[in-house]
This record gives sequence, structure tokens and C-alpha cells, in this order.
Amino acid sequence: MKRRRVTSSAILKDSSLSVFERRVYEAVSGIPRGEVRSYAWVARMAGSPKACRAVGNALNKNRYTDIIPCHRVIKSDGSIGGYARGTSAKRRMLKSEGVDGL
DNA sequence: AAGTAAGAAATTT
DNA sequence: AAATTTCTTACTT
Repeated sequence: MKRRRVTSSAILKDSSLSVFERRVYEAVSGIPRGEVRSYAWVARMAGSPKACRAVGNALNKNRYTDIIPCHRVIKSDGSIGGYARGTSAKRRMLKSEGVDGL
């Protein structure tokens, strides 16, 4: 079967996601390759500048890592933060995209 | 339904 | 660096 590639559009069409999650997914999926944003940035986009933790939760619990470049989301300090599939993979991805400071 | 716990952060001291 | 703050989801009662 054709694995229909899940896109950000699917996010808008789906589903049982909460409002917050939808906003987070949309915001994160809009991050261009080679750039990184902070959790605070996403949180602000989601409507709550202090929901940085909730942002991480949304990404981790839902495992939307295939449609959302959550690896482009790092801490405001420049630290790598965390990743549902291992921080190593995240760090490698960022480096592969040309992100410095890692 | 109400309360408690945890989670990949941020801010303040 | 430690403590506090903040928001949401998941689990327990």
C-alpha cells in the first residue's frame, strides 16, 4: 500500500489533537531546513510563551517526528535539548543541516 | 470528573 | 547551578 506521506496539511485535517498541539505542529513544521528555533519560539507561536515544556510534550507524546522537524527545535541556550528518538540523532541531523554550535 | 505526576524548557535568584 | 514557574498530557482515584 502506498504509504501516503503524512504532511503538515494532515495535521490541520487531523483529528484528536488539541488546539495547542496543532499550533505547535504547524509552527515547527514551518521551520526551514538548516535553521533552528527554540522551544520558547514555538511556545510563543502556540499562544503561550511559557509553554515550552508543553511543546516538548506534544512532540514526544505524539511521535509526529516523521512530519515535524522536531530536531530543529532546541533550547534557548543553544543546547540540544531532547529528542524522542535519542538526542544523538537530533544532534547529527542538525549538524547535517549545517547548524553550528554543536 | 477531580487530583496528582511527569515532561525534550524558561526565567529568576 | 538551584529553585521556581509554567502548560499540557497521561495516569490514578
